Amino acid sequence: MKTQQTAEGVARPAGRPRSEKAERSIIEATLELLGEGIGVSELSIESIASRAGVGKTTIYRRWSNKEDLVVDALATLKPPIPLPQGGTVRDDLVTYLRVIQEESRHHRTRCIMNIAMSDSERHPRLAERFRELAVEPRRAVVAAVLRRGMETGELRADLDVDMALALLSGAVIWLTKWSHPGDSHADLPERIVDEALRGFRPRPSEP
Amino acid sequence: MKTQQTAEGVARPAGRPRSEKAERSIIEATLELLGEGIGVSELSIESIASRAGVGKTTIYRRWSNKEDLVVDALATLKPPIPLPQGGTVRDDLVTYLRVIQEESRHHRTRCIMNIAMSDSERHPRLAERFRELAVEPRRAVVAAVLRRGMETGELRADLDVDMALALLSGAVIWLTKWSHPGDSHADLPERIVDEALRGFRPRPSEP
DNA sequence: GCGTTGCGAAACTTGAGCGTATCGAAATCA
DNA sequence: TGATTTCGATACGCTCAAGTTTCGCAACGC
Repeated sequence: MKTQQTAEGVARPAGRPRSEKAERSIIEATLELLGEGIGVSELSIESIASRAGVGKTTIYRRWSNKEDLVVDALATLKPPIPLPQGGTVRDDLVTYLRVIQEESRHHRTRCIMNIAMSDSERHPRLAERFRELAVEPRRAVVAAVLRRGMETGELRADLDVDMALALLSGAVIWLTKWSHPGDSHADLPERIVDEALRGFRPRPSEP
Repeated sequence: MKTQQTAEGVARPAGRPRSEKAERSIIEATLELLGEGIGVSELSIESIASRAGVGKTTIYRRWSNKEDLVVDALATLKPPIPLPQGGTVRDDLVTYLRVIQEESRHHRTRCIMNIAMSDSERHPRLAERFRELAVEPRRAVVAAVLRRGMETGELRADLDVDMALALLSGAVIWLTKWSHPGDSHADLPERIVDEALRGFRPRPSEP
């Protein structure tokens, strides 16, 4: 493969350049299909090509296997909406759980759960990638809110941040996954946060 | 198909009776494969037959499709170990979370998460069956413990049981799924329960 | 214009799994 | 013993998707 020299001095292959548009629509189609509940193992190159309006050749030219493609697709997932750090810890937590809850309804981010939960054992690379991109950033934001609360005295100074995170995040996932279809979830974030902040034991002042 | 009359008067088909052993090993093979992380859609009758040491005919003679077979396989999952209702609520909860945590390491019960989480949208029948068999019984046990605590005064009388359940169960799932591989989880149940019971806010007596 | 490379479409081979059929052997009852 | 049914094994035709190749056209630099 001969290369050509651009004005900027960047080496560049001869011939027709690869279409960025095709590349984007391949990624997009992959995320769409995953978002519709298709698992990684059932995801077929043909379906991606057809959905993207692209030849299979165009895909194989860029990615040698399906997993590489999915990794790149996951890499385009956007970081979470930053939290408005204005109010009380309680309000910030509610706001954030609400964002997570809302995201879990959205097609695009629904692939989170599908891939993360079911394919984590067969595709450890994907799971790890996903952790980095989707789980950790959110963890970090909530952890920051909790630590702020510990400093201001709104939360216990000896709070176990890891456990607190697990309680909050786990509850949202659990409820959105397992509650009965008809149930309303409008006030879930408030209820979760309030129970978590308050604790299960009675206070001395409420015998 | 002619039938024969047994001594008990129960109608019974002529010819060689179906082998219960074959039936058991088919179910067993199905659960094994699911427990290894194979999704329902990738689960093939051929692989089940091969694993069970059985002809495909023997499977098709009993189940007309894959989903029916999986439903029957799920039906053999054992109900949860009953909780030793002896100690304090705190201890009972720790014991129970420990059981769940231990189960989630076990091959057999690991298919719980895989099927439940990933196939719930494409196979609603399975998801519902699974809810009945695996989720609800456990929910019920923990709910009973919580309610006992509310009566004895060990827990708040106005505790939101649904949220409490979600916080506890969600945390266990979350942690076993998403914590780093190397982490030790030996004391997770205690930490989860203690944080949940105590709550995140400082008590009046601990400013 | 020419060489090179990418493009989408289609044809192709290969392999997996489906559901059915057939086989000889085994189990059961009359 | 004979009738009946199941057993495991194997073969068959079918569909679907994988991954490769070919084709004619398009886009780029020279």
